[in-house]
Amino acid sequence: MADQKQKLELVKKPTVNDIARVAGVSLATVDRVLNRRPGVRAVTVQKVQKAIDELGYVRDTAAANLARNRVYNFLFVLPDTDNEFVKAISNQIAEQSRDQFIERTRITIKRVAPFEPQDIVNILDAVDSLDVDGVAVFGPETPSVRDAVRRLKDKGVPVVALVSDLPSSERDHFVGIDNVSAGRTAGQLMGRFVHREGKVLVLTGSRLARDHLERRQGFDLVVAEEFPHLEVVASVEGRDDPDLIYKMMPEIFETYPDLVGIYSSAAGNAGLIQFLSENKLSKDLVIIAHELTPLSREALRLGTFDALISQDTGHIVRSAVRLLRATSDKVPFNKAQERIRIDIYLRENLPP
Amino acid sequence: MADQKQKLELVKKPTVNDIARVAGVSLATVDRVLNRRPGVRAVTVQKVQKAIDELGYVRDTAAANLARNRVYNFLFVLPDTDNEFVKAISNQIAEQSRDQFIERTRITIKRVAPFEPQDIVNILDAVDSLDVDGVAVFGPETPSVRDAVRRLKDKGVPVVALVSDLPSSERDHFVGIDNVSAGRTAGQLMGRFVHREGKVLVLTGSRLARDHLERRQGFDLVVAEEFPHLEVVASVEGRDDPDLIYKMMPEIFETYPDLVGIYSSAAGNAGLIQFLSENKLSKDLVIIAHELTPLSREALRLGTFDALISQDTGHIVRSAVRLLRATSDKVPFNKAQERIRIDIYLRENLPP
DNA sequence: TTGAAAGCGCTACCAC
DNA sequence: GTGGTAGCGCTTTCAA
Repeated sequence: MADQKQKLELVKKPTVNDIARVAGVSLATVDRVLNRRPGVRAVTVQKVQKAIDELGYVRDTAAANLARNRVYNFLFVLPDTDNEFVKAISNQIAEQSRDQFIERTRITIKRVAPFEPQDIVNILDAVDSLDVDGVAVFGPETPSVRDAVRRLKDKGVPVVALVSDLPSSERDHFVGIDNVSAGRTAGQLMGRFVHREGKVLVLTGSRLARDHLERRQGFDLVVAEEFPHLEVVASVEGRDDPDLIYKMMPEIFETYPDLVGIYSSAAGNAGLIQFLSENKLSKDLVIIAHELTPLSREALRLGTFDALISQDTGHIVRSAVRLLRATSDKVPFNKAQERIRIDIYLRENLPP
Repeated sequence: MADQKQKLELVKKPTVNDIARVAGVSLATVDRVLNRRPGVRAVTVQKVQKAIDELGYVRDTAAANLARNRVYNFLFVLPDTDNEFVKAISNQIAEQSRDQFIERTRITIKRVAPFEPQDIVNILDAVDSLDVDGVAVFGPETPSVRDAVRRLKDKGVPVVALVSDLPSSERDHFVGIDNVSAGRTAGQLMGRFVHREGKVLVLTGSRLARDHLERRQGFDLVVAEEFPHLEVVASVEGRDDPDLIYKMMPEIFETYPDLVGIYSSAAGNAGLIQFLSENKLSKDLVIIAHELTPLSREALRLGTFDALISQDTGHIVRSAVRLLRATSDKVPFNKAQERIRIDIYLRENLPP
């Protein structure tokens, strides 16, 4: 025990004072070098840098943030829909705002009309880089949005894409799942769960939403490659609208009376669930949907849904905040921790 | 923008100085009240408490830790096996040690002979509450271990159970999955994936390991309830030993030539994989195993395994550290964030 | 039972 | 170019 204690105490990390002492300069100079501020002779920089390296110095961010009284102001831009998934995301933001507040982080949410790129553009363009330290955007990848993100980045504001990627915009990070893989996963489950031969329907959201397109693509690939007993029919666009979906269902079942599976790849599950609850359909009809929400959870529990592909909204929001903070501070982050998993839920592994 | 900025600045959290001013006492007294230290008159405590409540004060832990120069010393007790899962856990600990070091947390690992409760007991009893601020234990739930954990707790040392729960020991938290549900999940997948009638084998680890027992139990329940086409035969104890498992396999297939599924519920997958690679077996044989590791990942990719039930080792270790820290500081934690999910992996949703 | 003051690691302002 | 010093929010002697 004694030696353990000693060992633990020996392991003390060097501070700015240690650097100053070793390099034979003042604290102020050390600080200038650490923060790459101008006004230090190259020779001095060398000396200090040498001390830093020798001592293996790592900055204590907590102390630094305390000293500068740093506060992170982040802005989240979300579609103004009442769908459960978006609601879950905004609930998470609201909830975590409280905790983040203690950690010097202030979060503001702005809502935009769904599928209205111009709204997003207006908000992004109005961001003042002086009072916003980072922006998280959940929106479609249109050319105008892409350009607005670029302009934001040019102003020096870190940007992350939420849920649906904006790869062409040079956003700093994408926080969400790989949607092609998510679609593939749904395809694999569908192929495994459906034992009969027949047709499978894909219910999608919007052609504008990159995530929806990618899911469809992944799903089709796997079913075509691996499950010849299934035929994926032309997909139906539900615009994430429960009422619309509810109204479309009867016609769909008229057109395809031999449907053996439905992949609900977007939002609007409420309409699907309502239709199913009102119509006696084959018990063998396999339904795979997206996102764990109160409604889908209940459908899974009752056996209306057979599986859910999901992404943890709590994780997404925490990850977005951590990434914005890391980008803003120009410090590294833990890649594994920030990877959003493609969750599969069956009735058996639902969280309590 | 101006008003936004103003709003943001108005939202300044109160500090100890504010409390002192409002309560009309000194900083030292505020601190005494905040930390429930003795030597303050009841009236004064009231005054200070009133100010705290009025202002809605929340302590800045970072500043507090800085002032106290607090360092958390945590001990992880792990079985000394070379199985991939345990290796993944210790790799995670090693990796995160570096990051945690910066955050004033020092982690020590102690290894004990696997399935040797006495080893664990010795280590736990040797813990000095003066230089250890928390212990995470990955071990079997025997009476002796339970009692040792109790003694540790009596010494005031926070304890969390890792991976396999120790519910009877009054450990502060359990960090791991619900293993009954994990078994149920495996059962559901097995029932869905196997289309033929036949026998299913459960490969288990040790009778001492609570997690293994629970998985078996959950698996049996679901198969019995929902999948009459399957019969679960007496389970085989592989002691997490790849060689032993490898040697047992031929006899198993002699006894049950009509096996349609194997649920490998414990460690030692290497032996199973080796056997399968050397023997041409029915392509339809469904195999579900536990834990995503390099080996199981490859088996899944090749189609040797059909699904994996897993738990994120990175998350487990981070969670253990956060919980030990929260327990040690007697502060609340985010329950949702600490829930370890039962991950299901198919070939399609493997992380890159 | 209370308070003044120093200091944790770091930053920022003002002098020189 | 460089250094001294005050101060971020909190804790901890030491005195009174």
